[in-house]
Amino acid sequence: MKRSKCPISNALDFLGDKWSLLILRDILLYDKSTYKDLQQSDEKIATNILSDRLQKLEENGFIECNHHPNDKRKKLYTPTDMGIDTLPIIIEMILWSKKYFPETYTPDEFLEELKTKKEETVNKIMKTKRTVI
Amino acid sequence: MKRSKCPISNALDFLGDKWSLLILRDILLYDKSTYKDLQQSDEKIATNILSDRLQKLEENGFIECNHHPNDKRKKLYTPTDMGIDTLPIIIEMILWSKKYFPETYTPDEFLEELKTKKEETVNKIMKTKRTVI
DNA sequence: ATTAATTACTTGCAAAATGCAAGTGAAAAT
DNA sequence: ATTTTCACTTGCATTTTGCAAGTAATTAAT
Repeated sequence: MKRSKCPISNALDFLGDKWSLLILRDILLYDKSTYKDLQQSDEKIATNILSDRLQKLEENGFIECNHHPNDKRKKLYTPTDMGIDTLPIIIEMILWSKKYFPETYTPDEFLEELKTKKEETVNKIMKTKRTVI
Repeated sequence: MKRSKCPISNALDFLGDKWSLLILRDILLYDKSTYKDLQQSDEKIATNILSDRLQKLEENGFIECNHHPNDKRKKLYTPTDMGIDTLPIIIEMILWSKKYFPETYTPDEFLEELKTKKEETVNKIMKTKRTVI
């Protein structure tokens, strides 16, 4: 349930935890799409938490889940438009962290691109994620 | 402790919960500065949680705490530059929420300003918050 | 064809975080 | 002098998180 009519609290009701945006990061920036890939990020998410968050992200409309065409064991998690549109939030977190915690890592050329032409860079990434029919 | 070198996980280590960014919202967008004011937001934060988050925001360098000049009972919470620079994250949350949950509320003219000239609007707000000596 | 490995989970349990209600001590207002 | 306000703290129940182990279905290897 929504805590208030505030759009910020609304966003936090969905994304205000330590894992949901990291899963979206992996899907949006690292093109991960399977459970196994998502499990292997540096932050070492526990399998039950990953399972729980994938379910919530799906039921809240951030991602979709489909069968893998070549392997019946696998599922493919793909972002919806709503999920793709969380990228600007993620990007601002990168810029904030790099400013105050320069020891955190993101490729130099990506950071430079973000600093000099944020809008264009973010839009370019989002465009490649939108469903191509 | 940091979960990884990733700037996104770093930001979430500090801000990845349901309350920290709401407190910063109140400080940055609604000019709240006392415990009581912060307690009175629509989301009804519990007093122990507010106390805990204020302490963490302070010890992590997002806000500073000073004595109220006219009332010894009161404390004044003010944002640091690092705290002020979380505004772009907050603003992107507003834009995301308003796009997918238009029933959430933010003043029309503010949203319009953000949509047409985001950078300028955000910079203007941040500027007014920086310590004026 | 049989066995081993892989994938996407689930389960059980301990530890930590959250939420609620009530209480506290210092300062200010009446 | 008493009441009210302010900024918390405390105790306790509930919820969430984290860890380790286990499972069913499918695929790969021998």
